[in-house]
Amino acid sequence: MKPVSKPRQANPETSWVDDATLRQLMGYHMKRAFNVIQADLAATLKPFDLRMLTYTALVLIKDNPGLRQSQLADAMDIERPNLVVIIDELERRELIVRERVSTDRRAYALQVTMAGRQLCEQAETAVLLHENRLLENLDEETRAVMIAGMHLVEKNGKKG
Amino acid sequence: MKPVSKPRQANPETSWVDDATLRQLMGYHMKRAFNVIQADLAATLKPFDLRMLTYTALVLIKDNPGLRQSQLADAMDIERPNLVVIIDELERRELIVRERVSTDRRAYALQVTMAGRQLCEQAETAVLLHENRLLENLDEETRAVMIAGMHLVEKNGKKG
DNA sequence: TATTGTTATACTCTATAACTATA
DNA sequence: TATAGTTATAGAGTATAACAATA
Repeated sequence: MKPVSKPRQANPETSWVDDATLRQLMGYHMKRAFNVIQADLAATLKPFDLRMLTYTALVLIKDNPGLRQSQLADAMDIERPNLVVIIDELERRELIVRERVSTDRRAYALQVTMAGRQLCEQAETAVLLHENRLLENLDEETRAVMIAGMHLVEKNGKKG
Repeated sequence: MKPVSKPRQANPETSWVDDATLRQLMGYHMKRAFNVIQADLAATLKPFDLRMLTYTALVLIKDNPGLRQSQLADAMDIERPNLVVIIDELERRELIVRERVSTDRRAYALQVTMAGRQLCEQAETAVLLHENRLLENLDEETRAVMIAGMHLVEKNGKKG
């Protein structure tokens, strides 16, 4: 919890908010950190007219040519209906294309276009700078511990 | 990235999605872990008819009698307008009361009611169980490293 | 019958501008 | 003029049910 200044007329000794109950909770800290990351990433991606979700989808399509929408939704951990508008937007901007799969005409194979690849690579560079700035004083081992911990949390949550 | 099974007709050797580009990003892992925590906490709080935000507000009011709405919004890292509906809901359910401050008639001093305190304490017990379950195989040191790291991220994001 | 992508819908969270009443 | 709380509003993320086309 960040110390919060009380109104000027209040006692200076009590110029903070007691969050002892919440401070124990990983989710409390993670929410605050994630909000910061989310806001900073949004600002980073704004020049490319991308958001976290459209960026994530674009990267995964670029790195996995021919990916199906259902696979992508699964990988991004979102529901299929929510992916549709994301894919719509990327296709409308001609950053990706939907190609019908001849062997399964229900599915689409997703591919980046040349423009999509270029934009994606430019955005990737900006995102790495954003990441390095936010993690500036975290050494590699700390980052690794955090990531491993988050994987465990994810696993614990999904087995229950 | 969780391995994702490709369509049954696909090559089993390629039954996963390559996320090498995203795997480097703390925000990517944090989003996934936080989504799990958020969903699990929502389920935990559902019997009490609370959400993460209403629970957080209730706890902070209980632990800080007389708190002002502006202080609470600041502590919760949300905008004042967004707090209003949260306070409205808690007040309508008679879990808290708004009391006018005699020395500053613009402000409200927030207080929990008896019912609010009882519900809050019951919810706290459930939340601790939820937390222990999600962090089951994370030792104390790992938790501390993660929390310290998230604080640094929060600080880095807010100084820029 | 089951699956892929889709539409429609609803709820939540977040963010900003502008208002009121007090200070 | 500044601040506390409020209203209105808009954008974004998430979740579910139900549908058409295809397997």
